[in-house]
Amino acid sequence: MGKKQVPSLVKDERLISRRRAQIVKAAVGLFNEKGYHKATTREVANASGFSIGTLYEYIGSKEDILFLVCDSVYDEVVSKWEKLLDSNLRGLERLRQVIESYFRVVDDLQDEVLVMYQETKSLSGEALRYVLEKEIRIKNVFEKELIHAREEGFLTMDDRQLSLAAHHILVVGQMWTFRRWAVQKEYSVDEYIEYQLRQLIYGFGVNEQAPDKQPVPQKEE
Amino acid sequence: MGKKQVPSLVKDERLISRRRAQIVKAAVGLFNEKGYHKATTREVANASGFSIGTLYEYIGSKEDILFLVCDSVYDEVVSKWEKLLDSNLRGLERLRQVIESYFRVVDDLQDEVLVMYQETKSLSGEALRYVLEKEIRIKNVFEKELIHAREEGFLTMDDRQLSLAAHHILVVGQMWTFRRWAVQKEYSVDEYIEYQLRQLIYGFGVNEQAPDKQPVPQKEE
DNA sequence: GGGACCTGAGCGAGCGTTCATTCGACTGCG
DNA sequence: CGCAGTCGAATGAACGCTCGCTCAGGTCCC
Repeated sequence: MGKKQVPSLVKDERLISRRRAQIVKAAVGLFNEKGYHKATTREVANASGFSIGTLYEYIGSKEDILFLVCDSVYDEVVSKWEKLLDSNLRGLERLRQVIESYFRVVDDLQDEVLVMYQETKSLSGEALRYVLEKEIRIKNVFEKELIHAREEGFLTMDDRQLSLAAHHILVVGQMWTFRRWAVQKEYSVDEYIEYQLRQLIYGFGVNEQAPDKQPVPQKEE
Repeated sequence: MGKKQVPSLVKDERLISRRRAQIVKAAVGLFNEKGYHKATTREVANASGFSIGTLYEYIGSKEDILFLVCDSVYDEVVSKWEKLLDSNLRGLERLRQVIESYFRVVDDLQDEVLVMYQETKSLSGEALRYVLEKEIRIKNVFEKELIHAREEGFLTMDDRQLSLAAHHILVVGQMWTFRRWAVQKEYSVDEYIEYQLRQLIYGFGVNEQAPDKQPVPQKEE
């Protein structure tokens, strides 16, 4: 409505974002359970403790809810992540910690990450671009760290490989949430993280020649 | 009706599966473009060259279409895959070829794989279980191959790691299609495959000590 | 009484699904 | 060959329902 009179604006803003947080929280649960399309606005309203009418005081459309969710998830991921990162580790240890922390945050915010990951594609045009932009920012963190490690002499990748590696880390994290009913039933977070770190850094741990074929000069174990 | 006279039955079956193939083909395109939920049955009918009425001669419900798609995709993946695999390579080379072939098939059937991967969760109960069952079968192929490579002495993983590795390969392949607007814009299939094979087998290619630093007596962690 | 906040019945567009009807091909009889 | 009869594939208007969204009217507190 056009009734923008100045005085109440500040209070409004605060209330609005508090309410929106409520809505986001409720929506995450519902979207997780039934998916964005099958969850109805009435259900979201109910779950956040409002009537539909009230819900629409704070959002413009159903898609707005999804956008709010996606938007807040990234911020939450990044802020939680940064809290785990203050150390002044260097080199490989640092890289390891950056990746592990990321995995742990994703695990912690599973529901949110999953919704965002699965439903991003339902956003349209500008909102989609905005959310993807945030994803790229996370990829860039890894890229920066990898470049760092390379400069310190731990890695030998070229730029293309490095960019792919950064993307790869990002996605491997998200994958933990994606098929979780299949994956998380079988493996624990710790096991998964341990495996992925090993996998990322050392690969399968291959013996180039099968040891029973010829005795290979083995390095330090 | 009770008018089951034998002659026309066979003809029916054939017609039905031909029509269904038509429907699946059209549906894959549409579901890719707009997603399962936003695509309407009328659109599917149009795209496959039928009226809605006719569409419903060959399917029972909208979900049936999705099920048909998912069902046929797995079969197609496996059959195309097997065609690339007849060689009698051994050891690491064999493992490499199995993985590369899988990636190539997934790339080839992008649209189908993507739909299946994204929309599987919209299937309900029995249909869902049926489709996941097929996915597990693919994972098992990798598991078998890894066990093979281990028996030949190329790998040293324990069973848990091996199971995770099999799952990991499966997912890395699917990832190629999943965020393709982001990934495939930047990297070619060949580049991606080459990177992933390297990554899987050798990891980042780490120098444990930075060469410019003094060699620190490193222990096992 | 008046403003801020909330309510939920109601609207209408859009959807999946149905079914009375059409239509072309085929069969068999004269 | 011509005509009547039968079949079943194809059609699309219509139906019933769901869901996103609105708005006229509450409630409550200052």
